[in-house]
Amino acid sequence: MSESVEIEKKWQTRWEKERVFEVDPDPKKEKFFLTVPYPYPNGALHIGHGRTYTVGDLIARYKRMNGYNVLYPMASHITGTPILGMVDRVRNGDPVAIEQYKRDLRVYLDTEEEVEAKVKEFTDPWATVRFFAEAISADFKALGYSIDWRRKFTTGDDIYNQFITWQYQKFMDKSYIRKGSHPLLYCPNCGNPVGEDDLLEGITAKVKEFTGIKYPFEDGFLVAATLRPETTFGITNMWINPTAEYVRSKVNGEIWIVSSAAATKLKLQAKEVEVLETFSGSKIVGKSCKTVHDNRDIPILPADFVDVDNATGVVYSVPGHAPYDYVALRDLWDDPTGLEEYGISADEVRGIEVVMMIHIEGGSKFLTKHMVERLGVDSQKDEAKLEEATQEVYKTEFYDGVMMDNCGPFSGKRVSEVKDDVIKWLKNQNRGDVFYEPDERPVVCKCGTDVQIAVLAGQWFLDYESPGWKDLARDALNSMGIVPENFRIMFESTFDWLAQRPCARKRGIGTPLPFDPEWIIEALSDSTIYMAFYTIAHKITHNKLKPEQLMLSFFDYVFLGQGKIENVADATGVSSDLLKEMREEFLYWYPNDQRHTSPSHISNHLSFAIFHHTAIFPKKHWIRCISLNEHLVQEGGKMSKSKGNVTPLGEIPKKYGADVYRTYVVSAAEPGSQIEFRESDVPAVRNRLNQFSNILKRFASKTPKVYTKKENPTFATKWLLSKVNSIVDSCTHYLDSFKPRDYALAVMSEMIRSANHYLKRPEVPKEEREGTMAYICDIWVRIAAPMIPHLCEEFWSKMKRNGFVSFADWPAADKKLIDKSTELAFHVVDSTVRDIREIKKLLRGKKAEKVHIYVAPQWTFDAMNGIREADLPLVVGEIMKHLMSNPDFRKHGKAVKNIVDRIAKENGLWDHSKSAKDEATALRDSTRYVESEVGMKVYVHDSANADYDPDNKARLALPGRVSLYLE
RNA sequence: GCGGAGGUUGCCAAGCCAGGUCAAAGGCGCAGGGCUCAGGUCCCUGUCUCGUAGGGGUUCGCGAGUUCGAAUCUCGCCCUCCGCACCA
Repeated sequence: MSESVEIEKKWQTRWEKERVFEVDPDPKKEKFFLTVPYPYPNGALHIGHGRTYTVGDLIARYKRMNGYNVLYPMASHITGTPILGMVDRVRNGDPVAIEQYKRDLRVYLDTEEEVEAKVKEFTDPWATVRFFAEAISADFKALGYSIDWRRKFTTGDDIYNQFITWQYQKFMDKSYIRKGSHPLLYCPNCGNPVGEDDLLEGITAKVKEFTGIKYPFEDGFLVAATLRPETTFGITNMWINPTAEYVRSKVNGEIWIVSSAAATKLKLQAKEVEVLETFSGSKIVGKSCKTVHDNRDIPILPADFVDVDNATGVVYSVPGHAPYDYVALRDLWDDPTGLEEYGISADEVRGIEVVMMIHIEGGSKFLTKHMVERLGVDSQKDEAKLEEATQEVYKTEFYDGVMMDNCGPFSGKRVSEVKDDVIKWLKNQNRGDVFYEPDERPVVCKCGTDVQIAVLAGQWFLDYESPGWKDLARDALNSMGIVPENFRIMFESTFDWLAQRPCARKRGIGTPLPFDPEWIIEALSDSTIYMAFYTIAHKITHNKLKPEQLMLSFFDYVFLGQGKIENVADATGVSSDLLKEMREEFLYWYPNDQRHTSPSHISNHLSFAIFHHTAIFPKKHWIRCISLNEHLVQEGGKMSKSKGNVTPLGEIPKKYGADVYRTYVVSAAEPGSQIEFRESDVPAVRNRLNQFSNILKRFASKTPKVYTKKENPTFATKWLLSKVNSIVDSCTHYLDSFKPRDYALAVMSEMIRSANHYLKRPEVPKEEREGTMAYICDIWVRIAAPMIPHLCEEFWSKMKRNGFVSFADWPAADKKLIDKSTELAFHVVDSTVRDIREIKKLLRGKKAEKVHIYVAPQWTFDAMNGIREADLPLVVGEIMKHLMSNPDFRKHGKAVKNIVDRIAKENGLWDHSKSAKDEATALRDSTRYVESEVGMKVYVHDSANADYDPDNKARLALPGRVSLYLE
């Protein structure tokens, strides 16, 4: 272990000292610009974060070995509230926050005193950011990432703010950014919008939109809120909770009657509300109001199930289609006592007729009643069953239902299609409004207050529905690579629903909106085109350009080539030479050839990045390709920093080794699936690396030699040369098509298995073995380098090769050495050993000492090849006819039938080597090997003229399938 | 609800898009053997099931269908996971 840590340190130091990954434009070399989203340095990164960066590094290294000038930069994202939030908590002495930071600090600091001292500094957000940005960069170096660190920055830097200012000014110029209002979760006590990290309970809560329907009542409206406005056509009565508190209030100039709680909420939802009178629900029970669609009088009935804390506390009743309403009405029919006190007679209630307004083709006539009875709902108190019935009814009616004739303009339409139209129709006649509620309860702010929905006026948002923008973005998407390709559809659907997106908040770190500086551009909106900033960030910092020099015209020139260089130089005070240099550097690196991250970013960050690129840059500078891999989680369920059940990224090199972790992460699963990091699997990975090392230690220093036909090498050598070159081909193919896992398996598992097998072959002469193995080591160390760069650098230098393996040429497969027939013949040896073992097992007690192997005659190979070439359909008769038409085969009569029967049974041809000679040579060459494997003496015969065949087995042999006789 | 992904042999995980060579890669676990004073690491072999000759049977969420042939294609059903916006 310690040896590998030493090796890793050694090479990391050399890479850094010789600045090998610090890259500048090189017109002689083709560039490759790869980015992975910058991390958020509000604490130590954990083991899960490493996957994406590791895969990114694998790509960077592979491209580099393919001759590209590769730029792989990194920075820090500090926009938003999380860091400020943590800092506040530390400042307030919150023990949980302090302990969390201390845990992170212990990863990097040796003594408890240092930890204590450092955590005290964390009352300053910048101290926190500086520390963890450094820590993360050290973590990344310790994992061997080939990053150009000169270009680092944070999103809170003045120079970055200037860049974002420019970006948003561009949006403003294009009218992509606008002001409006938007509902969001809000804490009335704190007076702030709340996000996930502000919540004590209900962190998954979202805004749910109800339709408020205004039913005329006295001098105003009873405002009922519903999720199914289309059911207003089935209304029979109104429900009011007689014991709850209601108000009569002036809302935007109209008289509304809603629950007292609802009135408070309406105020938050940007309505002008003046409460005129507060009263108990019983006061209006027994009165009547009017329906919207046919202006009928309907009674207001008492209902205990009405929850005044939900929505408006006024519920309209649709017993035909809502189980709650049906059951409540049924309860009154069964037991009308108590109604008199509201002046309602039993007859009046019994006279209410259920109105059916949704028809389900081929379904129950009265689904609600049916469901209520099927589930055995006893009364309106039976909430669980009512909820289930409601869900079921809603689902069925929504999808299969058709509006009946009594639904005015919507008659005959599908329920699933009319909802929005009904809302419009209601609004048009001033009978509709919106009312927001969280979609779950409780939602509690960290201050202990119940969270409400507020509609804040003056919210800035990016309007992704601005004319033409989506078309541009779709154009970009269509011309862009998405790997794995199956994620493309997620982009498409995101583009479809993307509409207005708030892009600024009132608090947090970040860039103020240039035209409304009270607002800070939020974290997902200031991280969309910053890949461009990497191309010049180091020039800005090294030349100590001041933020105020980075005015709009500066970026216009550098990124867009706009303006006259002299004018820009005059205005900014940046020399023309430097401006030109930066412009050229930008033009050299841009566009971003590949952006690699996780699929969870598709619906936000990645889509925004695509949109924003199309808004700012010409087509040639749009992102070329997006690649994705799923998350890594640590065993034992979800990782959570607060639970402390995670391994910090910084501990990994010490605990497991960088190369081990890299191999694990690349090989555990393909990019599309999530991986679980299991401690118990680590030894297996380490073992594979050890085997790789051991083999290289043995042979890397020998002199490589390729044994060609002339030297008449053994079959095993020919096979290995072919196999290894095939593997090189596969590795290239796998990495080109973004299949890192297959690459990892080929370069580690398959190579090791092949090498081990070869080394087990006793017939290979020592000299031949060493020369061949040395040749293989030279290739192996290079194809393994992107995944395990440290180990490979070490061997590369031991092999006395020039320079770093990180910059060595990726090997090209030597096609001359690839011989599929030899590889197939090898399979025969392999399966023969397997078959002998199986038969041996079946012999039970009986001991066999000799095994006779019969290779099929040449004509059977000819026959198989003939069928293959003729490309016949798989019909016995056809194949038979084809073979029998050839006199060479006809003379074997019955044996031909055997082959054909076999083909029929196997449903086709199978792979085998070209000729009987190949197969026999492979077996004869492998005699000693087979003998040592099965512990029997081996005799290879040609079945055409077998001199020894006591059991008449020879005739059963087929190409690729020898026949055996054990005695 | 909308949108997406997925259910493979004890576990993890390939295969599915381009149907046959798939009882289905690889890893873990387990079993036997080797190595070792012993244990671990390590190496080899095996690991659905039946079988005294390399073969047969039954499997890839469930049920139908297409096809000479389906883990792979179509339809229906059941189940799991993820995103749904102001949150980095």
